[in-house]
Amino acid sequence: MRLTRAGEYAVRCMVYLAYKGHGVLVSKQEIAERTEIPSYFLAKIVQQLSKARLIVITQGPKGGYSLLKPAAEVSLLQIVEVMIGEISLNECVDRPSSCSVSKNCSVHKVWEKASSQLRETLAAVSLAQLSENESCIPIFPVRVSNA
Amino acid sequence: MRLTRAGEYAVRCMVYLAYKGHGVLVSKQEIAERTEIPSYFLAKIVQQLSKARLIVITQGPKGGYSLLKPAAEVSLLQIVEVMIGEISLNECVDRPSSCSVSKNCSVHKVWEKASSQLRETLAAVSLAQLSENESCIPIFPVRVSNA
DNA sequence: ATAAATAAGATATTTAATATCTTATTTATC
DNA sequence: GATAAATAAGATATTAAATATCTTATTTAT
Ligand code: SF4
Ligand code: SF4
Repeated sequence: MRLTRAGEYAVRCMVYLAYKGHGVLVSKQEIAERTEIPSYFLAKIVQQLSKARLIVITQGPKGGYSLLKPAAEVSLLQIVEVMIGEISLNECVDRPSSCSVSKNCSVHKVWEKASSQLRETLAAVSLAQLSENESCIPIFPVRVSNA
Repeated sequence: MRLTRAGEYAVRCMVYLAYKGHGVLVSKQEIAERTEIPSYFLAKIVQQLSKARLIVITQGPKGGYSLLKPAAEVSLLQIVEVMIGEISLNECVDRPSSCSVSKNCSVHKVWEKASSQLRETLAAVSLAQLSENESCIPIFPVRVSNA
């Protein structure tokens, strides 16, 4: 009952892009280093973010990634659900047919309520909010080179 | 970001015991059949519930399981957390040291809030509530024998 | 003493998540 | 147009967790 690494990484990547500014092109290498995401894994993640129309990918030299929409219009929920699908805290919430008693189950109702409550909480947070306070964004210290 | 089967089964088992009544001894077979839990898996689950002092196990012929505490004093959260540990929706919530920026991370705060909100929601539901309405408890129809 | 029940530990099996590799494509620059 | 620098996309390992099952031991009513 925990966010996957892929979900966590997607959020970091988006917050970093928002921090760099709307429409600003940032290279994969820079993102991978500053947010501590394995470079190859980041490549997989941005493909999904791109398909979901949250970012734009530019190929070729000087290529990289940038936000497609203003950060105020993207919620934390959207980012997370691109990576892990619609949040449901029990299988019967998104697939009621998976359990034959779901129509009359008191526990089912609790998981439904808890799931929507969680989704609302995440939907209420925008990417803009997450990146507006310079001192409080998930960007990692630059590594000192060993050279 | 979803409850495990073990967690789901533990809840079913506890609700069934509450439905049968406080202190009433119920056999493993009966529970496994009526709540559709694989019998061997149920054995593993009750061991944990017993260690957590939520149920009492009686060995020998006529053995089985029964609630240790009144159903009103057991919350859904307790049952779930016996099986999956304390709920935290991101690794950095229960292990802040796992991420070097957790002290100043806006995203971290959201996951902390969401996690405690979820825990509160589940803590507010008692086993008694879940089993009080006869028509609305997760007990599966008896299977018709093929004999 | 017997047999019916669960206990406890070990072992498969399955699934999902994570990470990496390889080949292909795009595009700025010369 | 050729080259090289970047990402795209699909394939493949690797790892870890969850799920399920098996085996042997223990308990206890009869
Ligand atoms: S018993 Fe209730 S809570 Fe459990 S899976 Fe079925 S509908 Fe969902
Ligand atoms: S970047 Fe923030 S949200 Fe992500 S793991 Fe670190 S502290 Fe948690």
